Amino acid sequence: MTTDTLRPLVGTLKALAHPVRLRILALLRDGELCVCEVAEVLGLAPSTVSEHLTGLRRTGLVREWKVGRWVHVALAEEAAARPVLEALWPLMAAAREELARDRAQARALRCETCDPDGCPAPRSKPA
Amino acid sequence: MTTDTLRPLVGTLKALAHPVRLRILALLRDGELCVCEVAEVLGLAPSTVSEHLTGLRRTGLVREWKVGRWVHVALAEEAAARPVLEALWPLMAAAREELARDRAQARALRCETCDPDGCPAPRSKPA
DNA sequence: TCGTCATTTCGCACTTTTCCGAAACAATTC
DNA sequence: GAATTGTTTCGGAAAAGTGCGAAATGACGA
Repeated sequence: MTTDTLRPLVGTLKALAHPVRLRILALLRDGELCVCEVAEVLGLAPSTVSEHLTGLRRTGLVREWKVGRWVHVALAEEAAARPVLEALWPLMAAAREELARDRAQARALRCETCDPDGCPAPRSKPA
Repeated sequence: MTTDTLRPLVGTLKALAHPVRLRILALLRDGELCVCEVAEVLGLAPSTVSEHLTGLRRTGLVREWKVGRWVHVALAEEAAARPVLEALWPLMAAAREELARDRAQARALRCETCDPDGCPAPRSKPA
């Protein structure tokens, strides 16, 4: 009776409709991160972040790949929903301070983990 | 701790993330309708449609005004979230057949209600 | 004034989402 | 092999979303 052809789009919009997931997407604009770094920046349990990332991956908004023990995440350039995401950035202006704080923290983490003890950020591009 | 500045945007995305509300927005692209016409086309209880419209109005995506006994609804041209909505239309391509059916039914209703028995569609533009 | 009709609000049942910690997996290091 | 570490899956609890019919509201018309 209803419009199931709208389901993929609705799925994408649901994936976008959460502050944590928007913060993750904004973080990834600066480049890839590993799951533990995202969890650290957001101050959430790794399992929670993992579940949010699963949602984003299901809609094709991000891609993930393993690097040793770590799972790296990045924005998927070729995502069908990319135009929606692009339309979103300007509307995040009201949150730019908070988002900038997230980004600064991620930047710090990235440097910190260049030493062998942390996530060794090889930043490789997979297929 | 979290990003409450993202709340308005998240609210907009949540408002968009439902097939019924997307169908309503698509319907309104052809022009204003009254609530009972929307309910008729979608085959839903008036109370359900009313609640969906309340959500859309809260985010500023639609505007409503009274015309006699009826409440007319239209897309809000000046909505802050309008760019997101515009980015959405192309992604609704997969549903264009169902949406076209909705629109045809609405068109029929609009004509039918030009006689004094139904909703008398004055189609006036309020402030 | 009373009845009718379009709409909204309310109460309720039901489903989905969200978050966490515990346990299970996976890959590395000792 | 055993311990460690990053990640995911699972179970469950709390919160939010969804849809309806019944009742309340508001406006028109007889």
